[in-house]
Amino acid sequence: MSDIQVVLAHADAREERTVTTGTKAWELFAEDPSVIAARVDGELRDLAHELAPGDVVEGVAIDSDDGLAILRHSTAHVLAQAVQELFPEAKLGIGPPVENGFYYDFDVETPFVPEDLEKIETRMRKIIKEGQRFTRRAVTDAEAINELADEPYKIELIGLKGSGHGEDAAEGASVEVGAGELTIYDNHRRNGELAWKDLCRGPHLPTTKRIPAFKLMRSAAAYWRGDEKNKQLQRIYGTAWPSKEDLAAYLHRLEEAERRDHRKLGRELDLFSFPDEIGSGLVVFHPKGGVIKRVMEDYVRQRHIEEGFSYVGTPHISKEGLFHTSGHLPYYADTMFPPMEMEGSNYYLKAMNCPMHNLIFRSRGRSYRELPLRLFEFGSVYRYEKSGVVHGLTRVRGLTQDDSHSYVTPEQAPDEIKHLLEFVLSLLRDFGLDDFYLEMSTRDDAKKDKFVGSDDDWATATAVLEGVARDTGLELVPDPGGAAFYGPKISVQCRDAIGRTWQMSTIQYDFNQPKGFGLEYQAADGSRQQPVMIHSAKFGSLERFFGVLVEHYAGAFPPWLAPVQVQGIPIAERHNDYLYDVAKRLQAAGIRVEVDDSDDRMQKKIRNAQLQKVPFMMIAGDDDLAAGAVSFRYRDGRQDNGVSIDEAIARVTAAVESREQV
RNA sequence: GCCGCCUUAGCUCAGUCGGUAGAGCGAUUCACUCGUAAUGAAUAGGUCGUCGGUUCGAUUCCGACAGGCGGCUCCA
Repeated sequence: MSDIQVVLAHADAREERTVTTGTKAWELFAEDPSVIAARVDGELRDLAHELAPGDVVEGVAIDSDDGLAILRHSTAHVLAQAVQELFPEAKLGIGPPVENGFYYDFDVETPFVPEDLEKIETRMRKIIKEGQRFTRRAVTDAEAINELADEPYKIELIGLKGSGHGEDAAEGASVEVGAGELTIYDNHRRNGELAWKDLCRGPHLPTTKRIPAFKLMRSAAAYWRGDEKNKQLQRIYGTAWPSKEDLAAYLHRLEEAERRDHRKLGRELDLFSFPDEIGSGLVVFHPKGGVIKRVMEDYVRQRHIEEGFSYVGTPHISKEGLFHTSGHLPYYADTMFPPMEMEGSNYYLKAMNCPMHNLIFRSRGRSYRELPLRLFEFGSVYRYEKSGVVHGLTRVRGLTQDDSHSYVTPEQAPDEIKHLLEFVLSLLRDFGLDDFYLEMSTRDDAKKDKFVGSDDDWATATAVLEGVARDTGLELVPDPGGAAFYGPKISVQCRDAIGRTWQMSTIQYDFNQPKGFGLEYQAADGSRQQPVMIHSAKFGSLERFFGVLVEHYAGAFPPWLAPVQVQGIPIAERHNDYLYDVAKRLQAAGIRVEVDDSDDRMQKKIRNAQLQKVPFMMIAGDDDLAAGAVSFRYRDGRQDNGVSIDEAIARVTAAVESREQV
């Protein structure tokens, strides 16, 4: 037996190894149980992969990104195997790893119920315990089609790959067929018996025993290949982790997210509700939520004015002609509420503000000296969101956009966009969000009918936006095909306190509507020119941003936003008047303060204030009265006793003014 | 819009294998006046989401609709 040379690569070092011909990758990592796959010359391989001379080999640890994906993908296979053992008629769709887990799609007669998931999970544990070996086997297309004759969806994927459309097959389908040769993975029991097989690109864990911790989460329907024209398959979602502790930590994170759910907190903190009587997706803000909304609006309006915007106002409905002129109706009629007929005209609830701002621009002749002309308002718009997508405050049918339109000369556009981008980022920071990245949404050149305007205009607009986005130095993620029909956009994505991302601000470059509306200004040389308009929503929708803030702060708002900033708590009834005097002074300083003069014991009052997440509890008893002082208790249980009244007021007002969290 | 699940008091939830319902919190009243997360007692509160069907009888079984939840698709 001859020797071959390979290179064993570590994160920080490379070492030459001499091994015998026929050595498998796992032999290099036999002493490291965390390695579950290998990267050979850059390609992920099974540990059973046979090394060739000159191979550069790197171990893939189960807790690395690649390792986790392999773990989850292998768990998806075990899921599919368990399902087919329990439901032999189930046909396989695809089963890729996804963030934090995996799913597998099945075509079954009856949808899965929770009890089915329990049975499936039990069967999966059995398969894992058996330590079945994943064995890779290359096959030709013809062989695969023959072997998988009973799996119509797999055959469809093979056909798509063969016809060169493998990439469009479906998101996640690449894990099944990938590019190049087809492979089937056989699952062998310890006695060599074939337990199951599936078309799969791999790589996989060496054996099912290497799945340390998993859990099936839920089942739901999903369209085959992600197209609503196709049949719905039953999808089972699961999660898998390198250790029981990791799984527990993940489940804990989910609980944390649930605890922060703005729909739950909105009810508990009496912020808002969605009365059935009004209709799905239509929110009413209660007094406490109203305070937060008003403070947000006041602040945002003030900042816009400081940045050179003019506050305007427009109606909620309009005759249909306006939305024809803007170009919206042909593209978005089915996402607008149906029209109401009146005096021979069709009136639509407005779904966007720009057409009305355009009319303000056009209301008289404009000079280049007026540009950039920036119009801004809190515009109420209504969109007919499909019944299945309405979701709390993040997806509603009636919303308020903090919407602005800047009318500029083409030369001014880059600076204006830069100005807007800096402005929105500073606004978001003021609200406590400081972890962002940008998304660049461009036209899908293959679907030009979804977009209006010339290739040149699109190219110019895209280049301008992209240049400004790059200059920010923020991470820039491409989003091909995500543009509005009238122009490309930059969106600001925010990560909240527990790492979830939300699309917030959008900035769009629009050369189409100025054309449609015949907007023009008179240039210095006396000629008439067409402006470019830049659309920008800073929070996207106030409602959604409200929901994001509730979740970001878990309801514990910083004092400047808190509905009740100071809760006065008397130790006994005889201290009420004293606290009312202090409250009066706080009120005079613009502070939102309440005194709890109920019959509850003070311990109960503290509990109530705590549950309401009030930032400052201001307590007063005999000792405080004697000293002309009050005592603070904060949300984290911290106490600060015997603070003089002047000092206390100064402390609260300072915290509010600085918009800091306490 | 599609698939599945859900809807009982203001909230969170029991319960009825078909004979019109309970708890805790909350609310109201009374007593208590208390130093850092729940004082005690009493009272009120529900055509069991809506409409239809089956039945002697429906909150319970069936259907439609509305609303919600989880996904899919969509998101100017």
